[in-house]
Amino acid sequence: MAQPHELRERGLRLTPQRELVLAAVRELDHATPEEIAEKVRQTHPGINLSTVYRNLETLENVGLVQHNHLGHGGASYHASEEVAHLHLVCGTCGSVGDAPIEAALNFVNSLSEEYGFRTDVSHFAVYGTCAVCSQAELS
Amino acid sequence: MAQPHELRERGLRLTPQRELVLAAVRELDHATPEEIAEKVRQTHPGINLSTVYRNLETLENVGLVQHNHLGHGGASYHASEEVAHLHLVCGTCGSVGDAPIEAALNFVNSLSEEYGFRTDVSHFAVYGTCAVCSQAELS
DNA sequence: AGACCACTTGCAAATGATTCGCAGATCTAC
DNA sequence: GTAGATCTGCGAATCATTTGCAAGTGGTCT
Ligand SMILES: [Mn+2]
Ligand SMILES: [Mn+2]
Ligand SMILES: [Zn+2]
Ligand SMILES: [Zn+2]
Repeated sequence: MAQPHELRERGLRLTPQRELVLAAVRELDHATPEEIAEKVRQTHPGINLSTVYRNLETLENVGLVQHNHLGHGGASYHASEEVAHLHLVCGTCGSVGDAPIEAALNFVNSLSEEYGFRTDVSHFAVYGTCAVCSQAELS
Repeated sequence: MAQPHELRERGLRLTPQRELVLAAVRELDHATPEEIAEKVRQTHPGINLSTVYRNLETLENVGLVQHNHLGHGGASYHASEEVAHLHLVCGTCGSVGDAPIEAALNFVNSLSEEYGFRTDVSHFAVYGTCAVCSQAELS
């Protein structure tokens, strides 16, 4: 009768913490575990950071969220339903620009054809130097 | 008169530790700081891990070595003179395959043209699923 | 060769991020 | 409602990397 909750129908228990973490990931867009915890605590101060970590892992296991790497370490999380896009990270100024995944389509296809490798282009950022910093380099 | 040592000519002091770290990076090919320390200690047991970290940073600052990211965290180091290549990391089995940077040439060029972004394709690994694991998925 | 001093090193402690152990709380299925 | 599996908070552990500091060393200038 009752429509199954999206967490329950994936075999997960429905706890307030879990729902809050998922909601925070959806609102924030590629946020770190720390940022997600902070967001959740704005309305529910008691939630422990390790609970956030554990739930991120759980949610990732059932495919509701995914992580990627935008900087030199750590991971950021985003909702799976979010439209995938490339992250252009500038090693000089640290800016993070977006680009459509289509920009990598040929690249992905050629890796697939030549190596049988199925690429997830948005798991790691695309690293380099942004237009602004490239300009500035011509000092 | 004396031919300047490669470290000295970059304004660095020539210490045994520094030379050893550089030599280890050259021999190992994308190794972690820990692996580099281990290598160095095979012949010089006294060398401290923090000395390795500090020298890797120093060597990177003068352009003799570079780091990249092959896994979900941490960094690996390689010598700058090494031929750049792509790393195809499989998220399923963890294998790391190589591919020539040329495979990314069109991709890099299009990011340059459309966004003015100069891409360093080998800083982050290319993440995805290798041919073997892709096969296996058709269970 | 000797002296000076800035740069390096080893060591121990600090840090920051993530994980773990466990006892008590809470979900769900019955 | 009860029972058992799962989850949470909390503190401690772990792991990677960084830092402070006192002692050691390399390069330069007599
Ligand atoms: Mn990096
Ligand atoms: Mn990852
Ligand atoms: Zn920039
Ligand atoms: Zn694989």
